[in-house]
Amino acid sequence: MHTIAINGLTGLKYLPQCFDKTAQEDLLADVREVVAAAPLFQPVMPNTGKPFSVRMSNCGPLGWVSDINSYRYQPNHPETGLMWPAIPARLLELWKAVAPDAPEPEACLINFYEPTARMGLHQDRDEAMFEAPVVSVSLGDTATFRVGGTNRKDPTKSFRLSSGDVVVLGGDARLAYHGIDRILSGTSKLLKNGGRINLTLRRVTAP
DNA sequence: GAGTGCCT
DNA sequence: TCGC
Repeated sequence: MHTIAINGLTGLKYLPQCFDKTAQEDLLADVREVVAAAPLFQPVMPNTGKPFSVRMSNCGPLGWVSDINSYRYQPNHPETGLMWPAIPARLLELWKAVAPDAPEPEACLINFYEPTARMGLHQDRDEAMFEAPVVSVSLGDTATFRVGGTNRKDPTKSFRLSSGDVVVLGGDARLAYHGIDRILSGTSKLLKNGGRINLTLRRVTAP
């Protein structure tokens, strides 16, 4: 586990190849099961209705959604109305390993990136408590990840996240701006049709 | 009031 | 929460 040195942050952790090939395949099977029950949907931006380039789903008691009205967490899928499936056990184990002092995660956002998908620089700040970290797992094609500081104008650095890598935004880095500049298509064979899956675990409410 | 989009 |  490395601390990523940027803007003096000490809580930005990078765990390269936290999941080996077999574990990545197991995780992928978990994700497929979740998405079978809670299909990927195309979120849109509040107010403008502009679509995101990623498609999303969730598992856990709460899921992050965005529609014409707002960004928010809710217990059910926006299209099927069903509750989100449970967070797979191996993701809960990851959380216990990297965030032993934090309460259980309530949300696992699944972002699916086509090769052309992007995610602009943003903060994860729709949660009601920031004491718990945000834990992110990459699967599939390598992505160029950009991370800055707590202020939008802070300098940023970019580095690559490949399949099986884990990033933790905790402590002073919990509200660090971050985003995905681009997907490096064809860099992984994990997903038959290419693309990248990002799993983001979060605690949403105070325990 | 828009917003993790914006432009290559 | 804030470049718009």
